[in-house]
Amino acid sequence: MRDSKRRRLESKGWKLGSAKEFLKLSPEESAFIEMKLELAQGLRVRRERCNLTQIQLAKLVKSSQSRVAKMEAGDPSVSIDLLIRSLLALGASKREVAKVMSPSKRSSAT
Amino acid sequence: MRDSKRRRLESKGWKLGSAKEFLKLSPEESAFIEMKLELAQGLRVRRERCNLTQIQLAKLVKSSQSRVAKMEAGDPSVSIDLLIRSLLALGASKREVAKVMSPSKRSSAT
DNA sequence: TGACATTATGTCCGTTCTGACATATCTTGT
DNA sequence: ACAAGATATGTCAGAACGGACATAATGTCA
Repeated sequence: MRDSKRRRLESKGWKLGSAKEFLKLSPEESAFIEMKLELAQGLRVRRERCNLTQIQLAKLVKSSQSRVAKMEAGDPSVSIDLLIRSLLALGASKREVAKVMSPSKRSSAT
Repeated sequence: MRDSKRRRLESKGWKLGSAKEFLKLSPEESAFIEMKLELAQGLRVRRERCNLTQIQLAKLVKSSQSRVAKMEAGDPSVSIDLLIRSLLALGASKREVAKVMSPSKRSSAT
């Protein structure tokens, strides 16, 4: 269900892989958006792995639950800066952040 | 106003990886700043490698020469978003951007 | 079902970022 | 030294972003 929900979200406000043929995005634009969505997803994974609620994470990064929700949804109103800051606040290293941004096809558990 | 003075200090005697000692930054904060500075430096390297002037790059990314200068200087007024966009506009791939953000220890040679 | 926790969505308003411009400071070639 | 090109610095209006709040979905459990 997570997936079906995400599809809805993606098709709604933003575009990613599947939708990128419809809207003519330049390679840079789609790369940028893909990075953002991967960071968003990585943030959610990491938060859940830490057993934190969005509210707890919001407190941790001095933000609000609604913004955390938007971060994880890859909302256009959130910047990569904020996503990176949040990942770092969750304890990710530079290298881990980099890996999240540009995942190798078969990266797996730690 | 602001910490432009502080940035002045940092960038003057800048050696990668030494911002943290000047001011008391949390690990996340310094990681974030290091990433930014590495992206900044990577942008300059890539631009010069392409034999472009700041003006030409500015046109390419639809910005201005002064902003490009600030990007490459790691000015606090530039976001990581903009740095990443610019690198992508220069033809960098997601993986290359990630690599620039989190370089493996390798002396910069020829 | 109802009560409760968690997450999603929408909006507002202050803050930060950005492009543009002006201007200053190098660089380089003559 | 001068000129011309390139880069740096400062400023500002407008755009984008961020936190906070309200509220609506969604999920969970007894």
